[in-house]
Amino acid sequence: MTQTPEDKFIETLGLISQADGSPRISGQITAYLVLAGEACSLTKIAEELDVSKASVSTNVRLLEARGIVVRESRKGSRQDLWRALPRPHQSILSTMSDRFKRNASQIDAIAESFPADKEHKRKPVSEFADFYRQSADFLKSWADALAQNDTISMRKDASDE
Amino acid sequence: MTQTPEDKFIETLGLISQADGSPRISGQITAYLVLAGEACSLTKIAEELDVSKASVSTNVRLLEARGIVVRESRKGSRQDLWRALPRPHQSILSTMSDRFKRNASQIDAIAESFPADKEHKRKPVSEFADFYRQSADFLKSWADALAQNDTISMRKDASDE
DNA sequence: TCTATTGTTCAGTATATACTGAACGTATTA
DNA sequence: TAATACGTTCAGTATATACTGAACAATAGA
Repeated sequence: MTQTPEDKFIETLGLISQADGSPRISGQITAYLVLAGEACSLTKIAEELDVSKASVSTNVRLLEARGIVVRESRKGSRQDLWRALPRPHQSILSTMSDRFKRNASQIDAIAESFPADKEHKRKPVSEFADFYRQSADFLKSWADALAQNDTISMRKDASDE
Repeated sequence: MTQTPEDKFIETLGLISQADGSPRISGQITAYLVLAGEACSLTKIAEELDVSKASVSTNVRLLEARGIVVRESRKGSRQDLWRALPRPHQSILSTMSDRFKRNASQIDAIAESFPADKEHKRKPVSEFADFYRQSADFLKSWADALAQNDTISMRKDASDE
């Protein structure tokens, strides 16, 4: 049996996720939920992807923290249901932006710790921090711009009906 | 003996590099060369960082491929010397941009493989690809903008003399 | 209360890969 | 031709961490 496009998408996002330094499963879950188009239970996700419930549990919460999926509860059911956000991508940028900001703060602190007579060493360190801070801001503004576009296109979608 | 600011910078860039999914040593080498402010031999780098020549050899070539350091040869010497580029940061963005572009192509190919009657599945996949492509372009333009700034400030530096 | 179902935690393993040491090829000098 | 110095390659290891299985707590229904 050859791979369906769905399988291929799940596999690919898993590999991309891994290359980004995140667990492979987190990418697979994202792909699965995006394709599903509806909220799914932890058990179902685990079965469909053929991984342990434990992994799904930890990774789905990781994705929640990153704003890629949301937890839903359905009346009359004790189950947690998980749904991919409409445009999960921009959280990737936000995550990156946050990491850059942390880097900037750390490096800034180091730059300040250089003694006054080592200005020539402090300067390049300081420039490194500046780069991370500026890039963080840049990524943030790009993420916000995407969010704006989504809002507009969603309004358009609604008015299409 | 407490850590000098230099040591701290080297350690921190190493950890950041690791968090980015790159070898820790590559970040340490970058930090060392940035602080050194001059071209250094492979042997010296290995001794100063207390790691094997083998690791320095592989990682310094990785950094070269990413445009973070350059190899220099000095007349009368057979040694390779390695120097951090003036503004090594923007290559980080270029690397990211390239990766995003690869992701976009891969996902696009998958989107096209969906049969016509699964348009509702194909669409979100396609949107994923679009996101990666647009973000790649955005990162590229930001990297170019930084390069532009650097050129200007370097001209200014030169005229300051 | 007992049973069944759900999500989380945690200790242990499996795995990917960063890193090393040693061997090698090449070039330079004597 | 030795002998030394340099960079690279590669097989093997060390290590970080993703992932699992099992035990657990909490909730709901019988």
